[in-house]
Amino acid sequence: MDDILAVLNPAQREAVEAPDGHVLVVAGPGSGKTRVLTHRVGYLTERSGISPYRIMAVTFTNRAAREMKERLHGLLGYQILREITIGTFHAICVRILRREADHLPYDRDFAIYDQGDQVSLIRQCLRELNLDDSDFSPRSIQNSISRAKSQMIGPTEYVPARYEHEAVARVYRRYQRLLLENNALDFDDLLMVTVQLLRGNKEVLDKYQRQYQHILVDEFQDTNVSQYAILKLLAGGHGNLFVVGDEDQSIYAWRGADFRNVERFRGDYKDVKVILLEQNYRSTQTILDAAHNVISRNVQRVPKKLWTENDPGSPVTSLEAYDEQEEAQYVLDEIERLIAEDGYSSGNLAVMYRTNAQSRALEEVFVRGGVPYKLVGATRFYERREIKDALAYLRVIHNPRDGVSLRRIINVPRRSIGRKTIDQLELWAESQGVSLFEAMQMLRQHEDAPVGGRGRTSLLGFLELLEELIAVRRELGVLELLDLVLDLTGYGSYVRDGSDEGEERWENINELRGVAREYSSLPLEESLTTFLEEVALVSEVDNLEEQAQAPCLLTLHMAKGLEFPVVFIVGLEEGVLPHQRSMETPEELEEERRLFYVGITRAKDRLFLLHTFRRALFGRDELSEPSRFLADIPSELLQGQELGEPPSLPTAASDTTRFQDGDRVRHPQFGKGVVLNSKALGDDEEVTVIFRSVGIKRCLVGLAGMEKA
DNA sequence: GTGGCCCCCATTTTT
DNA sequence: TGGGGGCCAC
Repeated sequence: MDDILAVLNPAQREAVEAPDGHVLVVAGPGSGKTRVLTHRVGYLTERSGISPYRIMAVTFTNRAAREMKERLHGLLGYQILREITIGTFHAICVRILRREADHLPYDRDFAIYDQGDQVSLIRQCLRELNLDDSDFSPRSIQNSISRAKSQMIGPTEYVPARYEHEAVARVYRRYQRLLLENNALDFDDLLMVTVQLLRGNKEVLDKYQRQYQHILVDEFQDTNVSQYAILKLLAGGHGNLFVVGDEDQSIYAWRGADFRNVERFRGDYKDVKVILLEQNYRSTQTILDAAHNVISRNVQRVPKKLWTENDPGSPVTSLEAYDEQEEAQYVLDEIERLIAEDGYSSGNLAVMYRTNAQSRALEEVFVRGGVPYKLVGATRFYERREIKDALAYLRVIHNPRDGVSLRRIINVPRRSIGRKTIDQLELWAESQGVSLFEAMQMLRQHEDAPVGGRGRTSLLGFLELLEELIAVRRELGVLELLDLVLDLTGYGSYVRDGSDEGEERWENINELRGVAREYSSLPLEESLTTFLEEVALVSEVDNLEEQAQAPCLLTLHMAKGLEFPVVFIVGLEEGVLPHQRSMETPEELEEERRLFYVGITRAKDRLFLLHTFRRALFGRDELSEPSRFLADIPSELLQGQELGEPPSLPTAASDTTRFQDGDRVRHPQFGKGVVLNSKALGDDEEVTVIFRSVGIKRCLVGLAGMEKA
């Protein structure tokens, strides 16, 4: 144990050895917070003699949970992992909810609805309420409901803030009822219902309070109201709540995360011990200085400053490219140079951007250059159609009341159950107050049901198939069950239709089979439940191998928690970062700034910041202005220039004009611009120029005194 | 019931 | 500029 403590710096050690009670560790990027968390567990078990069974460690991502398990394994051995509870909020809540299902209106096999499922269900609500989904976007209703739930505002408490939210209130009530009928919980329910359970059942609460004597929380700034409520409830008895977080890295406010929880935490308990981890082990001093200058402009933060014993390192490179193609080309050239000359391996490099759409230009250039890359999280595996379909079959088998999944596959592959038949069945099910599946079963006895002749036969055939699969679900492992589904339902051959696309989709199914295989060692009873649960709660970054052997392309959001020796951040322009839609309020702007800060602090030794002169946006060419955040970095930390000549464009270049399409110019009044067009006019020359300051202008070269820039 | 066309839209997405 | 979803026509 002394060895374990010896590797810590004084602040880390103070955190690890903090006495019982409420502890807030403010941990800047690269300050070793995972180390503090794992060593704290070691300290509690080895030094204080706490049983690992009494410890809960909560993270936000499965990746963080896995990393923590690996580190604990290395530090304390395998045995501890069998007893300690480590997982995401959602995973831990699911476990509690399944175990306590008797206290809930849901049964143990409940489904977990992701955002796509939620939107489907909301569409259904809108239909049933005769609301037009063109007036009310299902997506935005989903968002409103999600927000309400993350603050534990239930359907009956929901008060529409504005007139437009009137519909949300009506949908919310129905939506929540339908979830119950479907025996399903959405992501937000996993938290909200857990709060309700713990609040409503003294014995249940006591049980978990007694079990979990020590609760440790990672990324505390990302908790929302209901997550914080869960923590307060669970720690209510003993008060041993150890949270680690950094307000400066809060980038999920738009999803309900509320970093003011950090302040609340300090206010809610009198005994909070606050420890600052300011020594950074990741980046060069130059990178940290740049980061500091950016983040310190934020008003809503507790002042702190990272320092490091690392070398000052190279200056940050900042430059302007002509457009996004040139920007991408620069990145690629530089990447090749870094590999060839500076000894970096391709997996050391990352390119980050604000929006996924920005990956396109990069990808095109990489593909053209024949350079492999890893695009993180663009089309997510579990959102692929074939994967959702295959899973929908398994979900219906697992929980036949899951109407969203049933509807998804009822006619996939085609089995002559058309729109009309489904509508009839849906209406009838509703009038009988039963689920779709039950309605199908009732069709057998009810000759008079208002469900069409041919459709009826098809439905009964499909029902038999499902019942057959349900009957064997506890006798087969997930893989066998999946294979049986693919075979009996014809979905396998439906996907493999001979086309290339079909082959690709089959490959994806095969990948899913590979995942299913991993669950084969579990007892058959739990195999399907566990599989569906984990598959519902994974994300894309979870599968990002630590060292991919190719440069990573990823959004700034996805970069959180990662680090790379070399980082490129592209598109540092007003409207892109900060994003156009996040410039309205100071709060949004501060979050954009934090996002930039997160990006900067991912870099270990080299950082490149790029912006363009003009950028194609939605097919339109727009002049871009350098991001205001760039101006926050003192010039002595920067090196760089505008890139050389703009790419020569394949236009009819005339020798009679001095200026040509694509030339950069400087106008005494309008400043910098790029020539769009030029033609001789008398003994002068008329040029059309797009200026950064004023947009497109036509002027005479001689008269204006324009110069090549 | 299905396929094709047209129109609309366009951040970020730990679970 | 490109993709996805809804509607209309066969």
